Amino acid sequence: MSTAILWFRRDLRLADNPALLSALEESETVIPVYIHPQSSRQPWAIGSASRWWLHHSLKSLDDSLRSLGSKLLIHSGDPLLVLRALIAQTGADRVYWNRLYDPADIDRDTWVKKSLREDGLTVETYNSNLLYEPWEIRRPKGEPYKVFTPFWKAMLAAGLRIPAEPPPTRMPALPQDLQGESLDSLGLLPAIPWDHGFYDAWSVGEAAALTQLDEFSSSGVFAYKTQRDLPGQAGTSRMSPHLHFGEISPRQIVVHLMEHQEPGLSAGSESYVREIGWREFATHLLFHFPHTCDHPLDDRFLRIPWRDTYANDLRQWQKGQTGFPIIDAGMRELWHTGWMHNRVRMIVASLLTKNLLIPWQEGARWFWDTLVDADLGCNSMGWQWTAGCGADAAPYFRIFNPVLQGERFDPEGDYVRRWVPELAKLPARVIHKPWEARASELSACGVNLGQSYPLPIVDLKASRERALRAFSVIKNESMTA
DNA sequence: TGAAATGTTGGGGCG
DNA sequence: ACGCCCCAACATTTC
Repeated sequence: MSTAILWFRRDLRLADNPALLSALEESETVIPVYIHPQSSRQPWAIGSASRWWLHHSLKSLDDSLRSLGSKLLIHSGDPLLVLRALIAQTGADRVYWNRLYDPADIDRDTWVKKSLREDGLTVETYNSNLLYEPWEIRRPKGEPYKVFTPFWKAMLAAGLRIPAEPPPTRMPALPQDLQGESLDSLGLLPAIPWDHGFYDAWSVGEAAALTQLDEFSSSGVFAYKTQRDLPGQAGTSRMSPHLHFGEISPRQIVVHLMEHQEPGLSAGSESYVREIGWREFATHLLFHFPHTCDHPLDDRFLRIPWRDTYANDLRQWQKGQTGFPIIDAGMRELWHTGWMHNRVRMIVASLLTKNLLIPWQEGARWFWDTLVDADLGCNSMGWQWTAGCGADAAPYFRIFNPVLQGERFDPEGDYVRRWVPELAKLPARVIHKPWEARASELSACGVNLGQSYPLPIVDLKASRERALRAFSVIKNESMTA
């Protein structure tokens, strides 16, 4: 009789789960366990919004396992110690998990695998999370990619359609005496209830991920190419947190889209799958350049004279009180739902790093804590892209104007009206620049600038020029990354 | 997956 | 009719 431990981490699903399938194939008894780290002292410990998601995702996984005759054991503590205790208790002779790629995860997993193998156990790990793992896509001479387009071409050449396995139809029962901790005891949910909006915005779990994919692929995806940039429309897939926690795999997504759009993908699907490619690229980058979660990939950017006193401006940005409607709408959407439209992420990031001249790491930290889809690779790449110091980054002089971006991508002001209700009555003509509205117009709309809604915290023209001066220190130097 | 400054062109008003 | 100026509208350059 062989007993396997199946260690769930960020692969919280039953379908297309290779570690789960192997465990079932090779063992009579399978013990699914989730192990929560006891201390949150490590630098990129899971953020508050992600903890909320994790709670509900674990609950959902446990429900699914129970419906198949099993359940999810929950423990907290050092994974190696927990696994060893569980092995001693159950006589398990093998351990399975799906691989992760963040630096701290790699260090931990390497250590756990080595230690368990020295204990005499069989340890097998799998790819559940990516179309291609970071070392599978390489430049001709073996170096990692630093530019998206050739990376993407290499992925296309390797082939995107990779079969996804169906979920098991039954699971062996757990030994009777096996008792874990309760989900609630992990304390993942907030002590103060700031999560009302999260419940309205999201359905968590594997079934919800599949439903969301089904809806998106049968309607939204066809207009994705044009609609995805409009934050006032429901034009995005909203799959990111499901993908991050592994409630669904990129293989499942691609297969699903291809099966429903024979023989070729629609233009919308092409551009959506390309975004899946960006996720793979971000994982590739963080794997090969693990310092880039808090250190610029391009060393020249160490010389940027960031401001050193900015606590107040940072706080206003975080609270959505900058006086720029599209910025404040985005930051409030983030706070209320744990998510922000991608176009708006770029705009708020540009304001923070360029106009406010605040280090991109501050923005990355805030997103890390507040996003339900916070992903170390995607977050680091995104912030470095905006700041200009990353792979395939925006040139340093590319500075978004929040008024023009608002007018271009939220022309009727729908998005601003939804998230900045104190401006809702303003006509579209001025909703992205209330300081230019006539006094009579403002009072007729119930807006009292400086009182009911703040005046802009920076002058766009002057702060743009300051940013250009500050960032010009990287000119005329060779790349040292 | 910018924005602003600068350059060019061409139609229309006007002496 | 002609030259001149003005200035949108568009194109190019620069940051």
